[in-house]
Amino acid sequence: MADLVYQRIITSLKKAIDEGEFSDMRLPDERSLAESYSVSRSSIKRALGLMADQGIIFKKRGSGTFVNPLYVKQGSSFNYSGKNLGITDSFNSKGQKPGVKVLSFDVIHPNKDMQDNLFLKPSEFVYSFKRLRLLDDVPFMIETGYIPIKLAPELSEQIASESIFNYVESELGKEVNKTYLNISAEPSDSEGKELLHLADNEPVGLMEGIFFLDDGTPFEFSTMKLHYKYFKYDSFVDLANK
Amino acid sequence: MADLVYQRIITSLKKAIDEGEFSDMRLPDERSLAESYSVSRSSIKRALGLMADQGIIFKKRGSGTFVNPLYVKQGSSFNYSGKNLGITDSFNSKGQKPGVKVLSFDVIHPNKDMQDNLFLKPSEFVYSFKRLRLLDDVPFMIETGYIPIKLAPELSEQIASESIFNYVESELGKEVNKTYLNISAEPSDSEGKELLHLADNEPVGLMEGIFFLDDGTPFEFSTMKLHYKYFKYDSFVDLANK
DNA sequence: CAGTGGTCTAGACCACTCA
DNA sequence: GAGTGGTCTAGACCACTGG
Repeated sequence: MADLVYQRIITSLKKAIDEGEFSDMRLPDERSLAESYSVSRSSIKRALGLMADQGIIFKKRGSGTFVNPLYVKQGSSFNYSGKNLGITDSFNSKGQKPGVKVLSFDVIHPNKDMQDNLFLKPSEFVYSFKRLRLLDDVPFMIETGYIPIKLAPELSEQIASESIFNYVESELGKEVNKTYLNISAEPSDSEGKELLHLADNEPVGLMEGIFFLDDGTPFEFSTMKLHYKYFKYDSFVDLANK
Repeated sequence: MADLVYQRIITSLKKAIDEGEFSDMRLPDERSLAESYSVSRSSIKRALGLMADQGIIFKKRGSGTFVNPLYVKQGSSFNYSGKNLGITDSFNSKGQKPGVKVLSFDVIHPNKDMQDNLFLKPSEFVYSFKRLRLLDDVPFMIETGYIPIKLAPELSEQIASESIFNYVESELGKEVNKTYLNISAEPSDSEGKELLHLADNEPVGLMEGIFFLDDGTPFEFSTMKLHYKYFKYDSFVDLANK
Protein backbone atom coordinates (compact mmCIF):
# COMPACT_ATOMS: atom_id res chain seq x y z
CA MET A 1 0.00 0.00 0.00
CA ALA A 2 2.79 2.39 0.81
CA ASP A 3 5.28 1.49 -1.87
CA LEU A 4 3.47 3.35 -4.60
CA VAL A 5 4.75 6.77 -5.57
CA TYR A 6 1.39 8.51 -5.61
CA GLN A 7 0.36 6.94 -2.31
CA ARG A 8 3.57 8.11 -0.73
CA ILE A 9 2.89 11.63 -1.96
CA ILE A 10 -0.69 11.63 -0.70
CA THR A 11 0.46 10.51 2.73
CA SER A 12 3.17 13.13 2.78
CA LEU A 13 0.91 15.97 1.63
CA LYS A 14 -1.80 15.04 4.12
CA LYS A 15 0.75 15.11 6.88
CA ALA A 16 2.01 18.50 5.72
CA ILE A 17 -1.56 19.84 5.68
CA ASP A 18 -2.25 18.48 9.14
CA GLU A 19 0.87 20.15 10.44
CA GLY A 20 -0.29 23.48 9.07
CA GLU A 21 2.49 23.75 6.55
CA PHE A 22 0.38 25.60 4.00
CA SER A 23 -0.76 28.48 6.13
CA ASP A 24 -2.24 30.35 3.20
CA MET A 25 -4.24 27.24 2.26
CA ARG A 26 -2.39 27.07 -1.01
CA LEU A 27 -0.22 24.19 -2.18
CA PRO A 28 2.91 24.63 -4.31
CA ASP A 29 2.29 24.29 -8.02
CA GLU A 30 2.52 20.85 -9.60
CA ARG A 31 5.85 21.42 -11.30
CA SER A 32 7.51 22.50 -8.06
CA LEU A 33 6.05 19.54 -6.20
CA ALA A 34 7.34 17.20 -8.90
CA GLU A 35 10.81 18.59 -8.45
CA SER A 36 10.85 18.60 -4.66
CA TYR A 37 9.60 15.01 -4.53
CA SER A 38 11.84 14.01 -7.44
CA VAL A 39 8.97 12.41 -9.32
CA SER A 40 7.23 13.15 -12.60
CA ARG A 41 4.49 15.73 -12.80
CA SER A 42 2.11 12.93 -13.82
CA SER A 43 2.56 11.27 -10.46
CA ILE A 44 1.88 14.55 -8.69
CA LYS A 45 -1.23 15.00 -10.80
CA ARG A 46 -2.41 11.54 -9.88
CA ALA A 47 -1.94 12.16 -6.17
CA LEU A 48 -3.62 15.57 -6.28
CA GLY A 49 -6.45 14.21 -8.40
CA LEU A 50 -7.27 11.53 -5.85
CA MET A 51 -7.09 14.03 -3.02
CA ALA A 52 -9.46 16.31 -4.91
CA ASP A 53 -11.89 13.40 -5.38
CA GLN A 54 -11.90 12.95 -1.64
CA GLY A 55 -12.57 16.62 -1.03
CA ILE A 56 -9.28 17.26 0.69
CA ILE A 57 -8.14 19.84 -1.83
CA PHE A 58 -9.59 21.92 -4.65
CA LYS A 59 -7.86 22.50 -7.95
CA LYS A 60 -8.54 25.50 -10.09
CA ARG A 61 -7.06 25.87 -13.51
CA GLY A 62 -5.00 29.01 -13.88
CA SER A 63 -5.05 29.72 -10.16
CA GLY A 64 -3.60 26.88 -8.17
CA THR A 65 -4.45 24.16 -5.70
CA PHE A 66 -6.06 24.89 -2.33
CA VAL A 67 -6.70 23.02 0.89
CA ASN A 68 -10.34 22.48 1.78
CA PRO A 69 -10.59 24.58 4.94
CA LEU A 70 -13.02 22.09 6.47
CA TYR A 71 -10.48 19.30 6.13
CA VAL A 72 -8.25 21.05 8.62
CA LYS A 73 -10.97 21.94 11.12
CA GLN A 74 -11.56 20.02 14.27
CA GLY A 75 -15.09 19.65 15.52
CA SER A 76 -16.64 20.15 12.14
CA SER A 77 -19.74 18.06 11.63
CA PHE A 78 -17.92 16.42 8.77
CA ASN A 79 -15.19 13.89 9.00
CA TYR A 80 -12.89 13.24 6.10
CA SER A 81 -11.52 10.01 7.46
CA GLY A 82 -11.36 8.50 4.00
CA LYS A 83 -14.17 6.58 2.42
CA ASN A 84 -17.75 6.84 3.39
CA LEU A 85 -19.06 3.36 3.28
CA GLY A 86 -22.08 2.93 5.44
CA ILE A 87 -21.52 -0.75 4.82
CA THR A 88 -20.46 -3.70 6.91
CA ASP A 89 -16.92 -2.61 7.57
CA SER A 90 -17.77 0.83 8.81
CA PHE A 91 -20.25 -0.57 11.31
CA ASN A 92 -17.38 -2.09 13.22
CA SER A 93 -15.28 1.01 13.17
CA LYS A 94 -16.68 2.68 16.25
CA GLY A 95 -15.11 0.33 18.75
CA GLN A 96 -18.34 -1.51 19.38
CA LYS A 97 -18.62 -5.29 19.39
CA PRO A 98 -20.50 -6.49 16.29
CA GLY A 99 -22.82 -9.48 16.44
CA VAL A 100 -24.87 -11.50 13.96
CA LYS A 101 -27.99 -13.59 14.51
CA VAL A 102 -29.31 -15.68 11.63
CA LEU A 103 -33.10 -15.50 11.51
CA SER A 104 -33.63 -17.73 8.47
CA PHE A 105 -31.58 -19.55 5.87
CA ASP A 106 -33.14 -21.23 2.80
CA VAL A 107 -32.63 -22.08 -0.83
CA ILE A 108 -35.29 -20.76 -3.19
CA HIS A 109 -36.03 -19.92 -6.79
CA PRO A 110 -35.34 -16.26 -7.53
CA ASN A 111 -38.25 -14.06 -8.53
CA LYS A 112 -38.07 -11.99 -11.69
CA ASP A 113 -36.52 -9.02 -9.95
CA MET A 114 -33.81 -11.16 -8.43
CA GLN A 115 -33.11 -12.84 -11.76
CA ASP A 116 -32.51 -9.44 -13.31
CA ASN A 117 -30.38 -8.10 -10.49
CA LEU A 118 -28.22 -11.20 -10.14
CA PHE A 119 -28.17 -12.03 -13.81
CA LEU A 120 -29.73 -15.48 -13.38
CA LYS A 121 -31.81 -17.92 -15.34
CA PRO A 122 -35.20 -18.86 -13.78
CA SER A 123 -33.96 -22.40 -13.22
CA GLU A 124 -31.08 -21.36 -11.00
CA PHE A 125 -31.35 -21.36 -7.22
CA VAL A 126 -30.31 -18.74 -4.72
CA TYR A 127 -29.64 -18.79 -1.02
CA SER A 128 -32.12 -16.61 0.82
CA PHE A 129 -31.30 -15.52 4.33
CA LYS A 130 -32.26 -12.98 6.92
CA ARG A 131 -29.88 -11.77 9.58
CA LEU A 132 -30.10 -9.47 12.55
CA ARG A 133 -26.99 -7.43 13.19
CA LEU A 134 -26.05 -6.06 16.58
CA LEU A 135 -23.58 -3.68 18.13
CA ASP A 136 -22.72 -4.34 21.75
CA ASP A 137 -25.70 -6.73 21.79
CA VAL A 138 -28.10 -4.01 20.63
CA PRO A 139 -29.86 -4.89 17.35
CA PHE A 140 -29.57 -2.14 14.77
CA MET A 141 -30.10 -3.72 11.37
CA ILE A 142 -32.18 -6.36 9.61
CA GLU A 143 -30.45 -7.70 6.54
CA THR A 144 -32.11 -9.76 3.82
CA GLY A 145 -29.68 -11.31 1.37
CA TYR A 146 -29.78 -13.39 -1.79
CA ILE A 147 -26.75 -15.17 -3.23
CA PRO A 148 -26.71 -17.53 -6.24
CA ILE A 149 -25.78 -21.03 -5.08
CA LYS A 150 -23.46 -21.48 -8.04
CA LEU A 151 -21.28 -18.65 -6.74
CA ALA A 152 -20.92 -20.12 -3.24
CA PRO A 153 -21.91 -23.79 -3.33
CA GLU A 154 -20.76 -24.50 0.20
CA LEU A 155 -22.49 -21.61 1.90
CA SER A 156 -24.16 -22.57 5.18
CA GLU A 157 -26.07 -21.15 8.08
CA GLN A 158 -22.87 -21.49 10.07
CA ILE A 159 -20.99 -19.28 7.62
CA ALA A 160 -23.87 -16.80 7.52
CA SER A 161 -23.60 -16.46 11.28
CA GLU A 162 -20.08 -15.20 10.84
CA SER A 163 -18.89 -13.24 7.84
CA ILE A 164 -19.94 -14.27 4.35
CA PHE A 165 -17.52 -11.90 2.64
CA ASN A 166 -14.60 -13.18 4.68
CA TYR A 167 -15.56 -16.71 3.67
CA VAL A 168 -15.68 -15.73 0.01
CA GLU A 169 -12.28 -14.15 0.24
CA SER A 170 -10.47 -16.82 2.21
CA GLU A 171 -12.16 -19.97 0.86
CA LEU A 172 -13.15 -19.05 -2.67
CA GLY A 173 -10.22 -16.74 -3.39
CA LYS A 174 -12.47 -14.02 -4.73
CA GLU A 175 -13.12 -10.56 -3.47
CA VAL A 176 -16.27 -8.50 -3.04
CA ASN A 177 -15.16 -4.96 -3.62
CA LYS A 178 -17.84 -2.98 -5.44
CA THR A 179 -21.44 -2.23 -4.68
CA TYR A 180 -24.29 -0.32 -6.15
CA LEU A 181 -26.34 1.29 -3.39
CA ASN A 182 -29.82 2.70 -3.32
CA ILE A 183 -30.59 4.67 -0.17
CA SER A 184 -34.01 5.69 1.14
CA ALA A 185 -36.20 5.71 4.27
CA GLU A 186 -39.59 4.35 5.32
CA PRO A 187 -41.91 4.15 8.33
CA SER A 188 -41.05 1.08 10.35
CA ASP A 189 -43.13 -2.04 9.74
CA SER A 190 -44.08 -4.56 12.42
CA GLU A 191 -40.88 -6.53 11.90
CA GLY A 192 -38.78 -3.43 12.35
CA LYS A 193 -40.66 -2.33 15.45
CA GLU A 194 -40.21 -5.74 17.03
CA LEU A 195 -36.62 -6.57 16.11
CA LEU A 196 -35.13 -3.10 16.25
CA HIS A 197 -37.25 -1.90 19.19
CA LEU A 198 -38.68 1.03 17.27
CA ALA A 199 -41.60 3.17 18.40
CA ASP A 200 -44.58 3.73 16.10
CA ASN A 201 -43.29 7.03 14.79
CA GLU A 202 -39.69 5.91 14.34
CA PRO A 203 -38.50 5.03 10.82
CA VAL A 204 -35.96 2.71 9.30
CA GLY A 205 -33.24 3.66 6.88
CA LEU A 206 -33.11 1.47 3.79
CA MET A 207 -29.99 0.48 1.90
CA GLU A 208 -30.59 -1.76 -1.08
CA GLY A 209 -27.45 -2.94 -2.69
CA ILE A 210 -25.92 -5.26 -5.23
CA PHE A 211 -22.44 -6.47 -4.34
CA PHE A 212 -20.04 -7.42 -7.09
CA LEU A 213 -17.03 -9.70 -7.28
CA ASP A 214 -13.87 -8.15 -8.66
CA ASP A 215 -14.57 -9.54 -12.12
CA GLY A 216 -17.97 -7.85 -12.18
CA THR A 217 -20.15 -10.85 -11.35
CA PRO A 218 -23.15 -9.73 -9.27
CA PHE A 219 -22.69 -11.73 -6.08
CA GLU A 220 -25.38 -10.66 -3.64
CA PHE A 221 -28.56 -8.69 -3.61
CA SER A 222 -29.09 -7.26 -0.16
CA THR A 223 -31.74 -5.17 1.57
CA MET A 224 -30.64 -3.58 4.81
CA LYS A 225 -33.15 -2.02 7.16
CA LEU A 226 -31.42 0.12 9.75
CA HIS A 227 -32.58 1.64 12.98
CA TYR A 228 -32.71 5.31 12.03
CA LYS A 229 -30.22 6.33 14.68
CA TYR A 230 -27.61 4.08 13.09
CA PHE A 231 -28.46 5.22 9.59
CA LYS A 232 -25.84 7.64 8.28
CA TYR A 233 -24.10 8.07 4.97
CA ASP A 234 -21.41 10.56 4.04
CA SER A 235 -20.46 11.51 0.54
CA PHE A 236 -18.35 14.07 -1.25
CA VAL A 237 -19.98 14.90 -4.57
CA ASP A 238 -18.67 16.63 -7.66
CA LEU A 239 -21.69 18.34 -9.18
CA ALA A 240 -19.80 19.09 -12.39
CA ASN A 241 -19.70 15.54 -13.73
CA LYS A 242 -22.50 15.82 -16.22
CA MET B 1 -17.45 18.43 -23.68
CA ALA B 2 -17.14 16.29 -26.75
CA ASP B 3 -13.85 17.45 -28.14
CA LEU B 4 -11.76 15.64 -25.58
CA VAL B 5 -10.16 12.39 -26.60
CA TYR B 6 -11.17 10.41 -23.53
CA GLN B 7 -14.73 11.76 -23.66
CA ARG B 8 -15.00 10.72 -27.28
CA ILE B 9 -13.83 7.23 -26.38
CA ILE B 10 -16.25 6.92 -23.48
CA THR B 11 -19.13 7.95 -25.71
CA SER B 12 -18.06 5.52 -28.38
CA LEU B 13 -17.58 2.60 -26.00
CA LYS B 14 -20.91 3.22 -24.27
CA LYS B 15 -22.60 3.17 -27.65
CA ALA B 16 -20.85 -0.06 -28.56
CA ILE B 17 -21.94 -1.63 -25.28
CA ASP B 18 -25.52 -0.49 -25.77
CA GLU B 19 -25.54 -2.01 -29.22
CA GLY B 20 -24.42 -5.33 -27.83
CA GLU B 21 -21.09 -5.28 -29.57
CA PHE B 22 -19.29 -7.15 -26.79
CA SER B 23 -21.48 -10.22 -26.62
CA ASP B 24 -19.10 -12.01 -24.28
CA MET B 25 -19.14 -9.00 -21.93
CA ARG B 26 -15.47 -8.56 -22.54
CA LEU B 27 -13.82 -5.48 -24.01
CA PRO B 28 -10.72 -5.61 -26.20
CA ASP B 29 -7.47 -5.13 -24.31
CA GLU B 30 -6.15 -1.60 -23.81
CA ARG B 31 -3.36 -1.86 -26.36
CA SER B 32 -5.76 -2.97 -29.09
CA LEU B 33 -8.20 -0.21 -28.23
CA ALA B 34 -5.39 2.34 -28.38
CA GLU B 35 -4.51 1.16 -31.86
CA SER B 36 -8.04 1.00 -33.22
CA TYR B 37 -8.85 4.48 -31.93
CA SER B 38 -5.43 5.77 -32.94
CA VAL B 39 -4.78 7.25 -29.52
CA SER B 40 -2.28 6.54 -26.79
CA ARG B 41 -2.85 3.80 -24.29
CA SER B 42 -2.90 6.46 -21.57
CA SER B 43 -6.02 7.99 -23.07
CA ILE B 44 -7.67 4.59 -23.22
CA LYS B 45 -6.74 4.02 -19.59
CA ARG B 46 -8.26 7.33 -18.64
CA ALA B 47 -11.52 6.57 -20.42
CA LEU B 48 -11.76 3.07 -18.98
CA GLY B 49 -10.86 4.33 -15.52
CA LEU B 50 -13.71 6.81 -15.51
CA MET B 51 -16.13 4.20 -16.79
CA ALA B 52 -15.01 1.86 -14.01
CA ASP B 53 -15.61 4.61 -11.44
CA GLN B 54 -19.16 4.88 -12.72
CA GLY B 55 -19.69 1.14 -12.46
CA ILE B 56 -20.11 0.65 -16.19
CA ILE B 57 -17.19 -1.72 -16.50
CA PHE B 58 -14.89 -3.75 -14.26
CA LYS B 59 -11.17 -4.06 -14.76
CA LYS B 60 -9.20 -6.99 -13.51
CA ARG B 61 -5.46 -7.10 -13.71
CA GLY B 62 -4.19 -10.06 -15.66
CA SER B 63 -7.64 -10.96 -16.95
CA GLY B 64 -9.18 -8.12 -18.88
CA THR B 65 -11.99 -5.59 -18.82
CA PHE B 66 -15.65 -6.59 -18.52
CA VAL B 67 -19.01 -4.92 -18.95
CA ASN B 68 -21.14 -4.68 -15.81
CA PRO B 69 -24.05 -6.96 -16.74
CA LEU B 70 -26.47 -4.70 -14.91
CA TYR B 71 -25.49 -1.74 -17.04
CA VAL B 72 -26.94 -3.47 -20.06
CA LYS B 73 -30.15 -4.67 -18.40
CA GLN B 74 -33.45 -2.98 -18.83
CA GLY B 75 -35.85 -2.90 -15.91
CA SER B 76 -33.16 -3.37 -13.35
CA SER B 77 -33.86 -1.49 -10.16
CA PHE B 78 -30.68 0.43 -10.83
CA ASN B 79 -30.18 3.18 -13.30
CA TYR B 80 -26.75 4.15 -14.44
CA SER B 81 -27.77 7.44 -15.98
CA GLY B 82 -24.55 9.06 -14.87
CA LYS B 83 -24.28 10.88 -11.60
CA ASN B 84 -26.43 10.31 -8.61
CA LEU B 85 -26.98 13.68 -7.14
CA GLY B 86 -30.01 13.75 -4.97
CA ILE B 87 -29.52 17.50 -5.14
CA THR B 88 -31.37 20.36 -6.70
CA ASP B 89 -30.73 19.44 -10.29
CA SER B 90 -31.94 15.90 -10.06
CA PHE B 91 -35.21 17.00 -8.50
CA ASN B 92 -36.16 18.62 -11.77
CA SER B 93 -35.18 15.70 -13.87
CA LYS B 94 -38.44 13.79 -13.71
CA GLY B 95 -40.40 16.10 -15.91
CA GLN B 96 -42.21 17.66 -13.00
CA LYS B 97 -42.60 21.40 -12.55
CA PRO B 98 -40.42 22.64 -9.68
CA GLY B 99 -41.53 25.46 -7.39
CA VAL B 100 -40.04 27.43 -4.52
CA LYS B 101 -41.75 29.27 -1.68
CA VAL B 102 -39.64 31.41 0.64
CA LEU B 103 -40.77 30.97 4.24
CA SER B 104 -38.26 33.31 5.85
CA PHE B 105 -35.26 35.41 4.92
CA ASP B 106 -33.03 37.14 7.48
CA VAL B 107 -29.52 38.21 8.28
CA ILE B 108 -28.10 36.83 11.53
CA HIS B 109 -24.92 36.12 13.41
CA PRO B 110 -23.73 32.57 12.80
CA ASN B 111 -23.61 30.24 15.78
CA LYS B 112 -20.43 28.33 16.58
CA ASP B 113 -21.32 25.39 14.38
CA MET B 114 -21.99 27.65 11.43
CA GLN B 115 -18.76 29.54 12.01
CA ASP B 116 -16.86 26.27 11.79
CA ASN B 117 -18.67 24.97 8.77
CA LEU B 118 -18.51 28.18 6.76
CA PHE B 119 -15.10 29.20 8.02
CA LEU B 120 -16.29 32.50 9.50
CA LYS B 121 -15.32 34.88 12.25
CA PRO B 122 -17.96 35.47 14.93
CA SER B 123 -18.36 39.06 13.76
CA GLU B 124 -19.39 38.13 10.25
CA PHE B 125 -23.02 37.91 9.22
CA VAL B 126 -24.85 35.25 7.26
CA TYR B 127 -28.09 35.15 5.37
CA SER B 128 -30.49 32.70 6.98
CA PHE B 129 -33.43 31.50 4.98
CA LYS B 130 -36.00 28.76 4.87
CA ARG B 131 -37.61 27.57 1.68
CA LEU B 132 -40.32 25.12 0.78
CA ARG B 133 -39.73 23.28 -2.46
CA LEU B 134 -42.50 21.80 -4.55
CA LEU B 135 -42.93 19.52 -7.52
CA ASP B 136 -46.11 20.04 -9.53
CA ASP B 137 -47.31 22.23 -6.62
CA VAL B 138 -46.85 19.42 -4.10
CA PRO B 139 -44.42 20.32 -1.28
CA PHE B 140 -41.69 17.74 -0.83
CA MET B 141 -38.77 19.46 0.89
CA ILE B 142 -38.00 22.04 3.57
CA GLU B 143 -34.64 23.66 3.05
CA THR B 144 -32.80 25.74 5.62
CA GLY B 145 -29.80 27.58 4.24
CA TYR B 146 -27.02 29.82 5.52
CA ILE B 147 -24.78 31.88 3.23
CA PRO B 148 -22.11 34.39 4.34
CA ILE B 149 -23.15 37.87 3.23
CA LYS B 150 -19.63 38.65 2.09
CA LEU B 151 -19.91 35.92 -0.54
CA ALA B 152 -23.17 37.20 -1.99
CA PRO B 153 -23.70 40.79 -0.83
CA GLU B 154 -26.68 41.38 -3.10
CA LEU B 155 -28.66 38.30 -2.18
CA SER B 156 -32.35 38.97 -1.68
CA GLU B 157 -35.62 37.27 -0.95
CA GLN B 158 -36.46 37.73 -4.61
CA ILE B 159 -33.36 35.78 -5.66
CA ALA B 160 -34.03 33.11 -3.04
CA SER B 161 -37.45 32.61 -4.56
CA GLU B 162 -35.77 31.64 -7.80
CA SER B 163 -32.40 29.91 -7.99
CA ILE B 164 -29.54 31.06 -5.79
CA PHE B 165 -26.96 28.96 -7.60
CA ASN B 166 -27.99 30.32 -10.97
CA TYR B 167 -27.62 33.83 -9.56
CA VAL B 168 -24.15 33.04 -8.25
CA GLU B 169 -23.09 31.69 -11.58
CA SER B 170 -24.52 34.36 -13.84
CA GLU B 171 -24.07 37.45 -11.64
CA LEU B 172 -21.02 36.64 -9.56
CA GLY B 173 -19.18 34.59 -12.16
CA LYS B 174 -18.47 31.79 -9.73
CA GLU B 175 -19.62 28.24 -9.72
CA VAL B 176 -20.93 25.96 -7.01
CA ASN B 177 -19.76 22.54 -8.03
CA LYS B 178 -18.82 20.48 -5.00
CA THR B 179 -20.70 19.43 -1.91
CA TYR B 180 -20.13 17.42 1.18
CA LEU B 181 -23.29 15.51 2.09
CA ASN B 182 -24.40 13.84 5.26
CA ILE B 183 -27.47 11.67 4.82
CA SER B 184 -29.76 10.33 7.54
CA ALA B 185 -33.42 10.00 8.54
CA GLU B 186 -35.64 11.06 11.45
CA PRO B 187 -39.24 10.93 12.64
CA SER B 188 -41.08 13.95 11.31
CA ASP B 189 -41.43 16.93 13.62
CA SER B 190 -44.45 19.24 13.74
CA GLU B 191 -43.06 21.46 11.01
CA GLY B 192 -42.54 18.50 8.74
CA LYS B 193 -46.00 17.12 9.41
CA GLU B 194 -47.59 20.44 8.63
CA LEU B 195 -45.61 21.59 5.60
CA LEU B 196 -44.98 18.23 3.97
CA HIS B 197 -48.35 16.71 4.92
CA LEU B 198 -46.81 13.80 6.76
CA ALA B 199 -48.69 11.40 9.02
CA ASP B 200 -47.45 10.75 12.56
CA ASN B 201 -45.55 7.62 11.62
CA GLU B 202 -44.03 9.03 8.44
CA PRO B 203 -40.40 10.18 8.56
CA VAL B 204 -38.29 12.75 6.79
CA GLY B 205 -35.04 12.12 4.98
CA LEU B 206 -32.26 14.47 6.01
CA MET B 207 -29.53 15.77 3.77
CA GLU B 208 -27.10 18.11 5.47
CA GLY B 209 -24.61 19.61 3.11
CA ILE B 210 -21.90 22.16 2.65
CA PHE B 211 -21.66 23.58 -0.86
CA PHE B 212 -18.34 24.85 -2.13
CA LEU B 213 -17.29 27.33 -4.78
CA ASP B 214 -14.83 26.07 -7.36
CA ASP B 215 -11.92 27.59 -5.45
CA GLY B 216 -12.88 25.68 -2.33
CA THR B 217 -14.62 28.45 -0.39
CA PRO B 218 -17.50 27.04 1.65
CA PHE B 219 -20.48 28.89 0.23
CA GLU B 220 -23.61 27.51 1.86
CA PHE B 221 -24.57 25.31 4.75
CA SER B 222 -27.87 23.67 4.00
CA THR B 223 -30.21 21.30 5.80
CA MET B 224 -32.77 19.62 3.60
CA LYS B 225 -35.71 17.77 5.10
CA LEU B 226 -37.39 15.64 2.50
CA HIS B 227 -40.71 13.88 2.42
CA TYR B 228 -39.59 10.28 2.67
CA LYS B 229 -41.18 9.29 -0.62
CA TYR B 230 -38.98 11.81 -2.42
CA PHE B 231 -35.88 10.79 -0.51
CA LYS B 232 -33.58 8.65 -2.63
CA TYR B 233 -29.86 8.52 -3.19
CA ASP B 234 -27.91 6.27 -5.55
CA SER B 235 -24.23 5.56 -5.30
CA PHE B 236 -21.65 3.27 -6.81
CA VAL B 237 -19.03 2.47 -4.20
CA ASP B 238 -15.55 0.99 -4.47
CA LEU B 239 -15.02 -0.84 -1.20
CA ALA B 240 -11.31 -1.31 -1.93
CA ASN B 241 -10.25 2.32 -1.42
CA LYS B 242 -8.85 2.00 2.03
C1' DC C 1 2.43 37.94 -20.26
C1' DA C 2 3.79 34.67 -16.71
C1' DG C 3 1.99 31.09 -13.99
C1' DT C 4 -1.10 27.40 -13.25
C1' DG C 5 -3.70 23.17 -13.99
C1' DG C 6 -5.59 20.05 -18.09
C1' DT C 7 -4.88 16.96 -21.94
C1' DC C 8 -2.25 13.85 -24.59
C1' DT C 9 1.58 11.15 -26.20
C1' DA C 10 5.17 7.24 -26.48
C1' DG C 11 7.29 4.11 -24.21
C1' DA C 12 9.51 1.37 -20.20
C1' DC C 13 8.86 -1.81 -16.75
C1' DC C 14 6.08 -4.29 -13.11
C1' DA C 15 2.34 -7.57 -11.15
C1' DC C 16 -1.08 -10.60 -11.81
C1' DT C 17 -3.94 -14.43 -14.27
C1' DC C 18 -4.47 -18.45 -16.60
C1' DA C 19 -3.83 -21.98 -19.91
C1' DG D 1 5.14 -17.82 -20.85
C1' DA D 2 1.89 -14.96 -23.25
C1' DG D 3 -1.42 -11.63 -22.30
C1' DT D 4 -3.52 -8.27 -19.47
C1' DG D 5 -4.02 -4.17 -16.56
C1' DG D 6 -1.03 -0.97 -13.18
C1' DT D 7 2.56 2.35 -12.37
C1' DC D 8 5.73 5.78 -13.72
C1' DT D 9 8.38 8.83 -16.60
C1' DA D 10 9.60 13.01 -19.65
C1' DG D 11 7.98 16.15 -22.30
C1' DA D 12 4.80 18.81 -25.64
C1' DC D 13 1.10 21.73 -26.11
C1' DC D 14 -3.47 23.85 -24.64
C1' DA D 15 -6.78 26.77 -21.71
C1' DC D 16 -7.60 29.56 -18.13
C1' DT D 17 -6.48 33.23 -14.39
C1' DG D 18 -4.85 37.38 -12.90
C1' DG D 19 -1.91 41.19 -12.42
